[in-house]
Amino acid sequence: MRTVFHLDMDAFFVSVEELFDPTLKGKPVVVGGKSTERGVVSAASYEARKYGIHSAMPLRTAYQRCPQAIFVEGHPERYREYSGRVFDVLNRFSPVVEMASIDEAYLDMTGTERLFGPPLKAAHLLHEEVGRATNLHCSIGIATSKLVAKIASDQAKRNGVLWVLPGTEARYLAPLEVRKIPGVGKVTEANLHSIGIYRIGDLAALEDKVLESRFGKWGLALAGKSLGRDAGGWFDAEIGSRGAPKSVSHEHTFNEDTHDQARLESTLAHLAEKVARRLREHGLKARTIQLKLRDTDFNTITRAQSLPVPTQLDIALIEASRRLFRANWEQGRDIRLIGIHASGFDYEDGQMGLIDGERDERWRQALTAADKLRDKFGESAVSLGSGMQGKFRERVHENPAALPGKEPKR
DNA sequence: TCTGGGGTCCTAGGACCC
DNA sequence: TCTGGGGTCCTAGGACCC
Repeated sequence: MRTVFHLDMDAFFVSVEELFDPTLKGKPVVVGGKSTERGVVSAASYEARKYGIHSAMPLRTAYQRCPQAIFVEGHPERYREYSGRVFDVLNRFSPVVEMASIDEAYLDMTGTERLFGPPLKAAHLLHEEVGRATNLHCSIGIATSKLVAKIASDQAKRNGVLWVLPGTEARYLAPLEVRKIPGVGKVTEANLHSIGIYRIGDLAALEDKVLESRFGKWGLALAGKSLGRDAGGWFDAEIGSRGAPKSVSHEHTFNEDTHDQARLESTLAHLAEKVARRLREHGLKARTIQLKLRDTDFNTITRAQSLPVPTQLDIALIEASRRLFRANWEQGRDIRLIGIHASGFDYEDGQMGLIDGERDERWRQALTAADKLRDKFGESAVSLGSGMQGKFRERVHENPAALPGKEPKR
């Protein structure tokens, strides 16, 4: 029987901002950008959530809901640094760790009782150590699968731990709304509602065949999930088995739509350079280059082209994306968003033609050197203050009647 | 509600090959 | 010369996650 922990930082971006500016504490804070800009909320403080503000909401809407909220751009470097600190702590608790995103992680804690004691004790220690290393709060879900651990950490918010005892998974899940299942979003939820399925228990009671005929492969996975099993897609994979990236992309939304060709093409070139740089950092070469265009009406198209030879060079990406752009944009057409996406990766050392290969190799070396120079900028030392407040709450699921409150979900 | 940016996975049709 | 079937690659789009 596996013991899986899912650890999720509480209001991560906002909490990091508060460390650097303690005057933000206790106030409605919105991370994501200026209240007048195009963009959406990345994170909202619990005070801001009281006004109905939540992540993914347009910034302008958030402003309407709470004009006195403090809007901040956010500091991705700081979030990465704190994420790294969390990761370092987790590594001391288990060799099998996976950061699933910047603010959440899975740990396989199977067989760690001798070192850290039973799950709840270990969770307390972990919570304490994360707090010591970051001055931030987190919530922890404990279960026999990644799926249930994730749902449990959500229910444990905030600053809490919830252990779903082995054998009680289906009972624990049954009363929850289907939307709580990771992977069930707006569309799938509406689909399920339309056939009278509202709670995970309703799903579990259904024949696999019914789900499969209606939702295909995904329906079968859903059936498994409703019982608490890591079924389908990403959940099937072992913790810590995530490999190299499968795609690299950059896109930009203009604050006002534009049909200025020079501006569109220079933006695209800039995005292409950023993509090329990331490819070199990862030691990857991309075969397929994809352009993305979104117009005023939010109509979005993607147009791809596969190159004869995989590349990681600025010039090749710029030229390919410009070709795609010119072939798919009519003069005068207003553009809201432009983006470039690279995929179909080959690893470096590839098989290049000799002449081209030598020239490209010199290019590659020059660009890698430039990347290193750029890396030297932007790193700033930091100090932090403030202690931890709030009491760590702890719950064990054994009685399905004692279900916790819910957290706004995006 | 006027809707970011960076990803993953899935579906589906057509080309092409054996 | 009324029409197979599987495999793989390419392309486009969409749902979903944080």
